[in-house]
Amino acid sequence: MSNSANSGPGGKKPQAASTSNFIRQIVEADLATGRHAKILTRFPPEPNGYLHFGHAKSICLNFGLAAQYRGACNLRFDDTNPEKEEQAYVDSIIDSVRWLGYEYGAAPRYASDYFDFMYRAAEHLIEHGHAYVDSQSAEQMRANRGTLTEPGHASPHRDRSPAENLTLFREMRDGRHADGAHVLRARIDMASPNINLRDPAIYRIRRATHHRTGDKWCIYPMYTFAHPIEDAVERVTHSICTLEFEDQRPFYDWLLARLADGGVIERPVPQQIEFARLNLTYVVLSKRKLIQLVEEAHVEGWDDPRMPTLAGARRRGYTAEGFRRFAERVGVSKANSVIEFAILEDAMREHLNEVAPRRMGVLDPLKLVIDNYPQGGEELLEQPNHPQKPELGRRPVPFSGELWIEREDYQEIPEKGFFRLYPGNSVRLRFGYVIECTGMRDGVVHCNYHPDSRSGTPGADAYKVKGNLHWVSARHAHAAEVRLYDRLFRVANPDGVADLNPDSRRIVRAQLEPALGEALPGETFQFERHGYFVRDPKDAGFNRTVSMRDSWTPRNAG
RNA sequence: UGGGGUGUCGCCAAGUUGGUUAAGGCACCGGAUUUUGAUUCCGGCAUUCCUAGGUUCGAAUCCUAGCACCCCAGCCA
Repeated sequence: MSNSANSGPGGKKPQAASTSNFIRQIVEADLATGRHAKILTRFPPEPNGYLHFGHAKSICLNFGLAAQYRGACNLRFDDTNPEKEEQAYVDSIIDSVRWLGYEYGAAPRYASDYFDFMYRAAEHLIEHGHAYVDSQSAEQMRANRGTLTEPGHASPHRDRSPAENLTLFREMRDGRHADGAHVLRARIDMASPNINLRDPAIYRIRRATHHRTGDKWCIYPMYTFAHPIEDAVERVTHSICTLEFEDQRPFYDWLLARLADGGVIERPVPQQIEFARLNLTYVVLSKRKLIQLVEEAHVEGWDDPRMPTLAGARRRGYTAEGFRRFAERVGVSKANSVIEFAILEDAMREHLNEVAPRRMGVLDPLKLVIDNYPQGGEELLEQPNHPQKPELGRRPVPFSGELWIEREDYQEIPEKGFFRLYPGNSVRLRFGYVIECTGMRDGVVHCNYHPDSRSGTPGADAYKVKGNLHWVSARHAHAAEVRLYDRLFRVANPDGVADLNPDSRRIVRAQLEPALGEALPGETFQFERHGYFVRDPKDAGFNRTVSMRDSWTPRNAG
């Protein structure tokens, strides 16, 4: 409803215009030709695990297209395999999709809602000679499927009559046969160079309790058969999936054409479009590897802030908006690619920089005493919450003669280019006074301050110093645990746990400005000069989301 | 030696009805502003589009032949 006056897809100002990609082109063409008046996409996870960064790309793609072209996107659970799926996963997935900020209508859909329909569609195929019940064992089926270079061989049951097939299929449904005794297969072409067309199995007998349909069924449709039907029933226009389903598309089209011819579903039928899944440097996204991280306790669970899960991202302080920007930046194509993790980090930084209030926190405390500051004195210093956004207001920060400063901000003998604190040098305490260092004695840094240098007072700017240090009044500090997260793996293309980064988490006892004591769970801040931090939704600690860009340390760090 | 895909700057990615100097982002390198060595800003960064031929006045875009990489032989999705 908003910005309907804007021309072009994206509907934003030129600067925010989204770049073209092949899926947008298909959609635009379909809209232009009138093939579709309105598009409908879908995000179809199997509820057998937690959503990760890769799913975020898919979610942003599907829901993003719907939003951009004023269509809709369904959240649909592809729950056709009761042995692997659980309600707990659907809850967590719903939670994550919501968190990413997308709406999918009144309620999520479930493939299992269409089991009756699918069953009827199967009978339709049987009646028209397009499917048959095979009674070979799984091993026999495999042996007869042929290989990549040799054609397969027909099953001895391939020519059963429709009547016989119907009877057998109904018996399968009625529980008259053991698991694995029979399977329903599409009758296509055992010699097809595309192995997926060599009479793929479409229904199997599986006595398992389904998380939604319970024990109503003992036969379940296979993805191959179920997915196109789910799309068609919902009148999905563009069914977007990953590259590995490319070879499946001929079957997708074969099935839908027959069902449409038979009047089982309506035209136009959905179109399957494949894109390259997300790969990220320094990250593993395969389910097997993620499970291993959790089960072997290399992390503290699926929502560990180091995990590339959406649950982990939330605790890490990553934002939904950051993911959306990230998805837009990496684009969509069919080329297998590996995105540099820096792009994700930068998307998060960019968003956080805009919205995170500034605070001061000392992560590696070193005591600083201002020798000429009034004994026991203290005062409140006003600091802006955001240097570029005065509308975010200001806050008072208590100051006194005894402060915590960052250990790395002091060097007894300054290295080349170091312009922070060292004997004889002056720096400004951020939004406070200019101090001159007199040296370190007994592990405490000493200095004197210039009473007329207080920020905001007349003449304060007369002091020209290069260094600007954050600080926290020792007497007023809020001590808290802060976890400094870094990449989970130390190599760009991690293979497994052998590549784990031993320093992926550093826990420190930090001294924070008192306002941080009232941070709400999940609230995000920029700790000046350090990075972005989020108050952990689960406890009183803070998690580092991402550090600031730093053009100094990298060059000089050993 | 089957089938399906993909190859444009370090990493992504526009561009594909053939037509001036091959978008943009990230990274990187300069420089300006800056009470965050942050942000912001300005500038630099592919005579070249997997390779080799060919067609053409003109090709990343067309043709031919190669090469590289990814996916497919679950009663998983």
